[in-house]
Amino acid sequence: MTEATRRERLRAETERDIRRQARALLVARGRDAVTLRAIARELGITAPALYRYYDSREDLLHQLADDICTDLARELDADLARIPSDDVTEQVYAVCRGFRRWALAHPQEFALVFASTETTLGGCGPDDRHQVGDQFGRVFLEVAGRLIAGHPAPEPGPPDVPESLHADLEVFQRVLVDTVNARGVPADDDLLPLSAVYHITQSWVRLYGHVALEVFGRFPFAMSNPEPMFDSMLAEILGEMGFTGR
Amino acid sequence: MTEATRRERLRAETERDIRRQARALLVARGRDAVTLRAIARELGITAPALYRYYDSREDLLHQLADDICTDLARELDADLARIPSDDVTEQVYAVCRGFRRWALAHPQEFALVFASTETTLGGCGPDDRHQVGDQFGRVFLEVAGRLIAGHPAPEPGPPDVPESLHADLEVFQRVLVDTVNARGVPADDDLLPLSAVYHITQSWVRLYGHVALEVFGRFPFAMSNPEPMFDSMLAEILGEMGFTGR
DNA sequence: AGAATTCAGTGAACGGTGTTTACAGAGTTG
DNA sequence: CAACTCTGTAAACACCGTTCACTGAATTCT
Repeated sequence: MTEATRRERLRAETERDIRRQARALLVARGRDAVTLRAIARELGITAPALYRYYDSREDLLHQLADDICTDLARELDADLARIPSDDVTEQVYAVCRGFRRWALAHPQEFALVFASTETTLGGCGPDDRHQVGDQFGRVFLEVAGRLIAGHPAPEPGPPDVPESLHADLEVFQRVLVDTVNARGVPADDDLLPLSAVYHITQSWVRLYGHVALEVFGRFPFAMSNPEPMFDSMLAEILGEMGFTGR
Repeated sequence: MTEATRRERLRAETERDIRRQARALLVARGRDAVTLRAIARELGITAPALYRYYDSREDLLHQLADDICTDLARELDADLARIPSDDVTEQVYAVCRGFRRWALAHPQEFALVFASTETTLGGCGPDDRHQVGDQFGRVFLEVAGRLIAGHPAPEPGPPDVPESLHADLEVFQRVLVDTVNARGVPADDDLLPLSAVYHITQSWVRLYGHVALEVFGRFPFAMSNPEPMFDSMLAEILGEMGFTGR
């Protein structure tokens, strides 16, 4: 029945085990603790065996980052599924809060994926479903773009888009529109004007900024509970986009 | 003449050399390349000798982060000194742009200081001048607070400060006011109301968010030149605070 | 001045790391 | 059943942080 040969099954299983152990080490003791020898030890094999699966430790960490992205996307999608599909505002809230919750619960993973100097972070998310390419941030932005495109948002002008960004933003606009279309929701450039694309990017800046500052403890003062500030920021972001308060 | 004994002079000199080499390694090949043995090798001594200066590699990296903070603060102050002292808007621009420029020119240092999961990052900046304590972000926020306090800013209400943040914000307000006073500019709580403190924090979120995303290449699309977006964001932040465009 | 003490630096050692190499042996394929 | 593919091994190399007993110069004490 199973097309896979015995060897292929074993290999796939070992590969899953490797990544599971690597993940466990990352969570428990940070990036530096993700050691080939530690992983091998835990799996009852020897370190050089891992080279049958990954080119190097760096490669393994790279793959690990991809796994993490996929899991994060899955988690956010699950959050999304619990919201009535007509309540756009609540959907945005859910995704943003989900991102913050995930980051705070998984600081090491967050640091690896979202605050690493390694430039080589490849495409994120399940590459087969939507192969857009190379940069990240899309887990969140995809969802945001989809939601916004499905909403007849009145654009409240002011933050003029710098002309020198038009070209770049148009590329991103196309990516967003295509992504939304691929999900079945018809949309075109008119539904997602450049100013909206620009605003989405600015929202990502603020969302990421808050979450990263919280994860790394780099807010300028201690907050007994940063959540109200986060929620207030979300309300402001949504308000600027023409969504009324929850 | 010199009060210092010969041994003290040599020690201070070696300590400077150690930090200089550590810094060079960090810049050239990243945090992982800052190894005790590499530093020692470069200095013509042996690795255990470094334990006469630092408790551990972790401790050395910690001190290194402090050095970096000091340098960054010095650099921003230098930028500031070139701006006419009555042009507040331009001063804010200078500090924010200076921070971005520094981060892009020193990505490894930025990552070590501003995106590290190590919770133990102690007070930053020269601790003797202002010993506020434990968290960071102040290099920028100090300057921002000082500038804003010296400016009769009309507060444009809207972003209501969540009540649950009042207590925390008041602590930060006190720190900011004290810092400003310590610089000779008289100020009190009225000149820096809670809403302004809140807005400063939100500005830090956006400034940090943009810079970190750029340094780590985590914007959702490639920008041929991200600077216009940064400038546009600064203009918006300043506009919200009642400053007219440059 | 000479003895006592402090202390920066050494060399050897321990256990850890990534990575390469030659080699075994099971799984698969002709 | 032979030929081949591929996962795993053991040994080795060059690193790493850290500890320890030690030397010898700089300093301090008497």
